[in-house]
Amino acid sequence: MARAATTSDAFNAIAEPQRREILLRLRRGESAVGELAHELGMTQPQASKHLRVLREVRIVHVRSDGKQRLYELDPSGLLPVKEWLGGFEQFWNESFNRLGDYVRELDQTRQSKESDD
Amino acid sequence: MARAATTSDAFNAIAEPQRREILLRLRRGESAVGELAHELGMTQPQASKHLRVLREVRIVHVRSDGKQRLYELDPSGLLPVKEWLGGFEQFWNESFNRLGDYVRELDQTRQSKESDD
DNA sequence: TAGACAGTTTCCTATATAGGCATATGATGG
DNA sequence: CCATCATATGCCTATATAGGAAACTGTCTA
Repeated sequence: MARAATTSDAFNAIAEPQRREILLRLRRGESAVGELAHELGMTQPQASKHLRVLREVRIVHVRSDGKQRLYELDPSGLLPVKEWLGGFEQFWNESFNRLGDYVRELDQTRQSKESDD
Repeated sequence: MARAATTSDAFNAIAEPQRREILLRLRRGESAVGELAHELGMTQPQASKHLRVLREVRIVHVRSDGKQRLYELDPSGLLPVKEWLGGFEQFWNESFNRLGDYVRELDQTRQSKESDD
């Protein structure tokens, strides 16, 4: 039907580049919406909407401070992504890759055809 | 306007749960489309379409083998995600969190106002 | 050459965006 | 209470899905 909601999980939330920018910025400490918008060159409503998404999936959380709303990173919201990705860790391991190359070589010696996209 | 294309980068590609399932399955070795579809309980065209997306962002690659098309994981396609996520590694470290609290305390003692660049 | 497999692509549709802009809500200080 | 600053939300639109079904391409074999 359509893509899953951006708020359905962290994966969808961080698919948007600007939201990733926001998170990178927040690594350096909490920030008010306007400050964030200014620093990242987006309009205030844009920042506000992106922050709403990040809030709903719990990657950030807010705190009211007078007129301002200070957003802070909540890294635990990214754990599902970290964990899913962790399953591929072995593949990025040099020695594992060498082993993999070797196995693939053997396979190709054994096979005759090859094509790809 | 609309969300970025699913094929625009790895982040968007892996936002879809079924595509993540496919990748998890491919960690255990290459697989033909039909086999994949059957194992993951999706229709064959569905699998085919998801694989196309993964192929376009280079997280998998194909090899023709007779009537079949064998899809294999290409973990390097996930590196951008791994790297982005790596920036948050420190936050998941318990001792860092305690250290961070301390540093933040110091900062607040030292600062009166906050501005930037 | 025709079938039978294995995969891919094409339509079609409902849906949820992201962006721009206007407006509403909220808190603060007269 | 009013004006103002800081955010949030509502409305509108173009766009790109994901899913289902059908049709198309490609490969092997009798």
